[in-house]
Parts: sequence; C-alpha cells; structure tokens
Amino acid sequence: VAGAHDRDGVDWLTAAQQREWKSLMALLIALPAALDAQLKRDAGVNLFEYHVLAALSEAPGRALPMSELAALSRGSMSRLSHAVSRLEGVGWVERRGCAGAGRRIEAHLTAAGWRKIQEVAPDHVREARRLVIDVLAPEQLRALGATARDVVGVADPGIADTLHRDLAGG
Amino acid sequence: VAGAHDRDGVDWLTAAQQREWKSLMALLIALPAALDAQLKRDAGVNLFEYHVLAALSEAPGRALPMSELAALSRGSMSRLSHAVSRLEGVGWVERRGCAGAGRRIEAHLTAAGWRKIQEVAPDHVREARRLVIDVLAPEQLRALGATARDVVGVADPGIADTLHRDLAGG
DNA sequence: TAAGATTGACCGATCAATCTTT
DNA sequence: AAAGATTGATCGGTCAATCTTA
Repeated sequence: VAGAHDRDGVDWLTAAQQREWKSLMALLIALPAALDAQLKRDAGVNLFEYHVLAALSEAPGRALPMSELAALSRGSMSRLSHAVSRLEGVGWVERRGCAGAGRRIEAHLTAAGWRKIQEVAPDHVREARRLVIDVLAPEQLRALGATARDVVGVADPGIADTLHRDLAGG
Repeated sequence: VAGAHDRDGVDWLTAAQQREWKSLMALLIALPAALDAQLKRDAGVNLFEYHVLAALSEAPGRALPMSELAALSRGSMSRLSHAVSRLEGVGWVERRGCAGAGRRIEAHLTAAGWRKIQEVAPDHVREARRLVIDVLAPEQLRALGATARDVVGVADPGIADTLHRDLAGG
C-alpha cells in the first residue's frame, strides 16, 4: 500500500503507479517534441518563441515588459532575452524603453510580427487539436487540465500563479 | 461548438479548451524542469541520463544494445551516443561489442554505475511522489496515465509502441 | 545497400557574472 | 542595494554527414 517502506526506508512505486508514471514521462517527451517539430518545420520558430509572440499578440498594445513576458511565456529572463534578440533579428519584435515606474524595457510586436503570428497560429491550433484536443473526450480533457494545474501548483508555484492570473483573464 | 470554422476556415479553440491547453503547456514546462533540477542538484545527472542508467539497471545482464536503449530511454541514437560518451567518461557505463546477429555495440552498467543508480533512485522516487503521485487521487493518476497513453499514441507511435511493450513487461 | 552507430558543426538554454536604473 | 535586464561561457541536443558491418 501507499506509504509502505522497505527496509531501506524507501517508499517505492507500486507496479500500477510505475505504469502511470512511465506513461506520463513518455508524454513529457513526445508532446513537446511534436509541437516543436511542427512549428520549426512550418514556421521557423520553436515552441518558446511561439509562446512569446502569442503572449505579445494578446497583450494590450501588443507590448509587455520583459519580466511579465518571461512569466507569461514560462521562461527565465535570460532565456527570454536571448529569444527576443533572435526575434528582433528577424524583425518580428522590437525593444523599447517604457513609461511605467521601475520598469525599464518592454518588447513589442512589429507589424511583421503580427502578420507572422496570424499566419502561424492556425497551423499550431490544428496540431493542438490533432494531438490532444480532438483525441480526448471532453471530460477527459477537463480532467487533464485540472490534474495539470494540481501538479504545476506543487512543481512550480510561480508558474501556477501566472497561469491562474492568465486563466482568470488578467 | 467543436468543428465550427470561422470565415478563415480555422477551427479555433473554445475558451474552455484554451484553459485546459494552457494548463497542459504549463505542466510540460514545469514538471520536466523540476525533475531535472532535483537530479542535477543531488546526483549530477539530467533526466535523460537517469533514464539511461535506469533502463540499463533493469535489463538482463545490465546491458542493452544501443538502439534498444535509445528506444527505452526515448531519445535519438545521436542523443544516446553523446550521453553514453558522457556516462562512460565518469565510469558508470561501458561500451562493448555484442554477440547477437546484426547488432554491433551494447552499453552495460559498470559496478560504479550500479551503485550510482541505487544511490540516486530513492531521491528521484521521492520527488516523483512529491510532485505527482502523492498529489493526485488514485483515480486521477489512473486517468492521467490513460490520457497520456492516448496522446502519445498520436504524437509519436514509435514511443507508444516501446511504452506498451515496456508496460507489458518486455 | 541498409541498419546500427558515431561524429562534428551548429543552435538554443542555463548559469553566474555584470550592467543599469530607481 | 535591489530589481530588471543583458551578456558570455559552457553544456546538452539536433541535424546532416560519415563510418562500419552484416
């Protein structure tokens, strides 16, 4: 039973738990790889860069301070800074100083960047449907989302916070 | 409703679907990062290298041909080859020619590698429990595993095959 | 020649150190 | 000094090319 310890004091997984764990590990490998591959092939961006463009496209004024953008796209400041440099290089994003107190730099989507995300989003949504949304029964999808939120709450409270704020419509 | 198309012919996600999708994306970022961080901190290996050592430790004779090991640890041959080179460098794995027809190289766990995985596994299992297994109700975990298998089946049939064989006790 | 395996160049991410502004 | 942001070294992974053996 759960909570049992062997003589080393280790609470090993049961056979059933191992089964579900291995299935989850397979998902963690296969799904991001498939999404990345589609975006890279059809759009020349990776999944993180797509999230950056998508977050900007939904923001008021199509602009966000770097630190908020990092939280929304679930990456470190460093990762974001490198990514924005790349996106700036191809003309989809620009950096500029920003007015608000304390904050210094905001990234904003250029006209070309707006066109790019409009062009790329439909394919990405199609892939999301093909791999997940249309594969699962509605109740199964609902349960998956709820379970994901439970796990993220423990694995990374910071991401969980940003997610909840985003889902609430912040 | 699902299946509806706007005038661009795109079947966008509903608000509810977007909610679950974003939750899943957050999981895909947060969970591997947390598992990786624990292993890197406490054991000096990443999640993929851990899977390599774990797969070898469960194999008969603690050895596997490179191609089978790649499938079991869910990586490309190239990724595995680089990883095994690293693990060889620290003395946990060795390469050697192998007898069976057609096959050429097998990786096997050294005595030091065996000790290493024995030492590291309990912490990894503890983390798996803390982040997932003990967070979810048994039925929720079961559903997560089943859903993961459904998605993997579409996203990567090759990984799905290996997973099913592994779960059947191959 | 096809499958198994390796290699090296390149790219993207992390980490620690640094710069900048309040 | 603290928060926001950037930088550069380094590491790990991918990709395409190559080598090897049945």
